[in-house]
Amino acid sequence: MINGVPFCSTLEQNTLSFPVSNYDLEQTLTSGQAFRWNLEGGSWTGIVGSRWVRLTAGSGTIVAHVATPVSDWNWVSEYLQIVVRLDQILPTFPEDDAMKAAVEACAGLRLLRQDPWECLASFILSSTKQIVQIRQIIHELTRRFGQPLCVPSGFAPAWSFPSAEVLASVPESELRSCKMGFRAPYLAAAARHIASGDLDLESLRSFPLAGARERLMELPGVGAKIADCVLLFAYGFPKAFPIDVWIFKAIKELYFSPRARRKLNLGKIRLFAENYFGPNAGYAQQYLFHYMRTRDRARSPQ
DNA sequence: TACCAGGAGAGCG
DNA sequence: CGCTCTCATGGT
Repeated sequence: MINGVPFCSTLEQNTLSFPVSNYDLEQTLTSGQAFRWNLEGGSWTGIVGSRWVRLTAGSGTIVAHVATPVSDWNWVSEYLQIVVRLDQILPTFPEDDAMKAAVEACAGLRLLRQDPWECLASFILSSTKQIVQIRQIIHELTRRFGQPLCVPSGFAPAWSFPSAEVLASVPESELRSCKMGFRAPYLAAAARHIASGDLDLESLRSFPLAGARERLMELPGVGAKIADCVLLFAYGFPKAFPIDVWIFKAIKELYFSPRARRKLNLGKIRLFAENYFGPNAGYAQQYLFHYMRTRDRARSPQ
């Protein structure tokens, strides 16, 4: 929306320019929240919902281009969280040196607002995998079980993310052949729970954070970390705080003395994060996470 | 070749 | 509880 006016008109077009301020598209799309964006000829191509879209960052704008003309563009601004005022979020972060360095290094980084099922399924597939491999698994999954999407000529083919209903009906062996290994039964079971209505992902939007977290963690293959990723990247709970090995290590080394580090466990880290990072702890986490990873990558190329 | 990667769950003391 | 082991696969 621009000044409260939705990006919607009767005019159908295949390109729209969104005015943005303080938005770093590249960092946002490569910070490990979403796994389906590709850099093609200076622009980012990917799938939002069931539409192929190409995003091009300009100075003060993000230009969105779709394959077939649309009049409603709110799905783009919602996904990219364009109207979120970073200048109201960053001041809520704690003002320690590491956090300041992260905010400086990751200026313009945003949290996306993704589809809950795609996000849930993707993070079920993410466990003990590197991002490159997660991308490969998801690509294979969409290629085999998703719907082919309309893509402009000259661009790589694309598919929608397969629904829970579709994946619930796929034999587990077929999932395994997408290279997901021991994650296959988790994904299959989660798909069945969603498809059967046992868990209604939409209803979680009105849940309090703890309640939504509990429901997600009832799914097989979904522990605290994956639940928190979904709560942050799909539902936008501002205090959801995924703690993976990177964040665990970062918090341990940045905020605890060598002596205190010895008897740290996940519960203590979570308690610290809950109290320390403020009302937008999830946002702060994403800055720290991306900062630590890009910094370490710069020091020792993987 | 051997090791390890953005976890979760089962089994143990 | 809190710790350790296992799970499947591909990349280095």
